[in-house]
Amino acid sequence: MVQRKRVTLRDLAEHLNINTSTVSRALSEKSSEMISPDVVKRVKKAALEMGYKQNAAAYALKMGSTKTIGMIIPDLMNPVFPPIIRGIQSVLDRYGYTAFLAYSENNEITAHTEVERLISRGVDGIIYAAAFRTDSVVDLCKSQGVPLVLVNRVVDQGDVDTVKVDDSLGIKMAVDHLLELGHRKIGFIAGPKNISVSYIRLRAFTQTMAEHDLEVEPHRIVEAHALSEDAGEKAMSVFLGQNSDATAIIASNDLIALGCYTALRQFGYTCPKRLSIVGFNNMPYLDWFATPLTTVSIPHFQMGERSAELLLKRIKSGNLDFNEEVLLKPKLVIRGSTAPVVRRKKKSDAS
Amino acid sequence: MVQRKRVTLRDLAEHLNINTSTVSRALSEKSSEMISPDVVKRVKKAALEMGYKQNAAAYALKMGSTKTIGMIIPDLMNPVFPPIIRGIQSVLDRYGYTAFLAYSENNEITAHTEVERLISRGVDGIIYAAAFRTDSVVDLCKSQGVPLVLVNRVVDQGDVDTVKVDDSLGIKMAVDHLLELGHRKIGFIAGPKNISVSYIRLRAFTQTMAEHDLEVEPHRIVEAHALSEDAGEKAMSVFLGQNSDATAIIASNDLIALGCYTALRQFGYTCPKRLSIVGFNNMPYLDWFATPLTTVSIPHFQMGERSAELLLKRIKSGNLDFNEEVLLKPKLVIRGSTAPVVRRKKKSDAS
DNA sequence: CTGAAAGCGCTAACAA
DNA sequence: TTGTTAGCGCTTTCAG
Repeated sequence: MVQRKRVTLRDLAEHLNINTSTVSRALSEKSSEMISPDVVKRVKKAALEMGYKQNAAAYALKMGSTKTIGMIIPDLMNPVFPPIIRGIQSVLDRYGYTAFLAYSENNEITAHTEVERLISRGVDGIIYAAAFRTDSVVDLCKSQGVPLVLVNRVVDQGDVDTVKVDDSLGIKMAVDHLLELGHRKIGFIAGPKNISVSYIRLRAFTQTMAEHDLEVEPHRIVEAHALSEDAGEKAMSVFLGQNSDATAIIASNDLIALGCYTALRQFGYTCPKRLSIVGFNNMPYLDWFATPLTTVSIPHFQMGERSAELLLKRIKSGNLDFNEEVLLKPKLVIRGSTAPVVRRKKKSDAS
Repeated sequence: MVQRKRVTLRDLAEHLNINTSTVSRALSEKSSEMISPDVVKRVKKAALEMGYKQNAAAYALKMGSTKTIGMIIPDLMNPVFPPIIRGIQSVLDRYGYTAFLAYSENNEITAHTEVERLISRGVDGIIYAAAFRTDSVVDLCKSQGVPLVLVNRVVDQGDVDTVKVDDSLGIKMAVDHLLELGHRKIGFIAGPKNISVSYIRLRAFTQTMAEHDLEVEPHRIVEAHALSEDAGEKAMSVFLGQNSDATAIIASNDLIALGCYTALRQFGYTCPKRLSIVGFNNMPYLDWFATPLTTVSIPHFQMGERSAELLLKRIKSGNLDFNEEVLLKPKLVIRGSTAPVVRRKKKSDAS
């Protein structure tokens, strides 16, 4: 039963005593109509029986299209990416495309290398969810003529197809929520500023505060060295050391917010009693948490879908001189980590 | 700057006025030594300058190896799979292999179809983390001569390379833990019995109980229709309806355990006060939960690594008539969802 | 409606 | 050490 060699078109042709080109045409949706129905039926039957599977490498070599695309994300462990990936694949599947998955590990060099590997694999396009504010990957794809779509990260260069959420709006909703709860002394735990979302969210924070005539003093803003739990914890420790009077903070993403929880506990504070926290992303399972995190929810799955649609459209058109921007709306999810500010009369709850 | 056509070996050869085969050899690690060092240097320089990237399709067609493998998992949303995938890729990367990711959605037909697609893509092997107890994918791979490794699921057929954890040991540790806490009336929320882990874990449960002379009555065992939160909730509702006196349950996996939390709350009960719960898998973020789940931890990342190593070994050897079984050890992680049994004197805590 | 033949880009056996 | 050539499996133009 073990057949080490795969069945080819020629095997089928010889078996049926017809030409390989006839077999090819009979099996192809778009050219089977130029073959007599009878032959088509016989070919399809034989193909099934003999277990014929098209050789993708040969097809790719001949046609110049592999029907594959590459996805690059920072890190699969960050729970926001699985739904994005599924969104991408759900539309890819409908068009017979398959995706390679690669990781930037939040490192531009790594990302560049991975993109080169993907190009060598002959991907028809790339979805890049890990771009830095200035990113050599953009130029690389341009110079190689490979369609590129950015997801949830933008690039200073401009001229790139992009699918993103309105981060500024998300932050505005978070700030407004805290203001309504009576908070005025609000801090921000930012992400690395070479990452576009970090930069944009921080800028939106200061802008929104300014619109409410609330000046943000520099010590109210601390930059974490990564968009991770660990980095969030370190940054929040610094923040608490110099902001004993703050009553709320916004974190650049959920993982940083979790780090803030940890730092808060180390200082003997509780959330939301002593300090309210808002995250960004709405990662899974937050509802189960001891302190369920209030956060800005973004449509992960839909982002994936839209980016795949955009990429396929670009691949089909072959026109790379044009670019498009898809903007999705975020939503505030209010949970237990935010509460009305309490006017502390005596010594507070710092037990 | 936009070069729609990629640079080929021939472009390089013509540019340097030498033969394509010379260029090929100069660029290949294993045959560059039969070319004069001077030429090698010139070729490499030109390749870099002109942005040459090997055409993977042509290589695959010529060599009969795509240097890709396929991974099939039930569902990316289940948080146990990301670390397994990363483990697989960490070893694949070292050998220049790339992976396709596909989903069975816990459906054997879907799995079969996806495997066919992967084979058509020419994958050199397949890692299958979604097998059912009897599974046509195994025969498919055998008949097509495609190396296959099973991860965390086994198959009744036998004769397949497998990487798994000692589920029976894990369940035994869970039972022992509950017994030590004084529980005797212990229930089990099983997964679908056509999935091997569900079957094995349930069997291990009844066996371990029997070894302690504790007979398990049938109504103490309820089968969820899937290894999911939702299915767990439904099953637990049934269980609670017919087991008002049980003091502890073991769930077939963490997601089912979460569903049990929900059902428990709907019945007005609390965990662990009224009922202790143990899960299986140790998914991420459990420490943050309002009721942190006691669970059996399995080495996800390592499972991925081992399965990739096994698959590459099998690909290299070309010998499919031999099979191996890697068995990994689980570990019990005790958290807040389990507590000593309390002798209820009056009306309990059913508030 | 079907066949013959070329060629996608690469590697390797064979020649020189 | 380098060149010549064939061919991997497929699609498609050009003939018939």
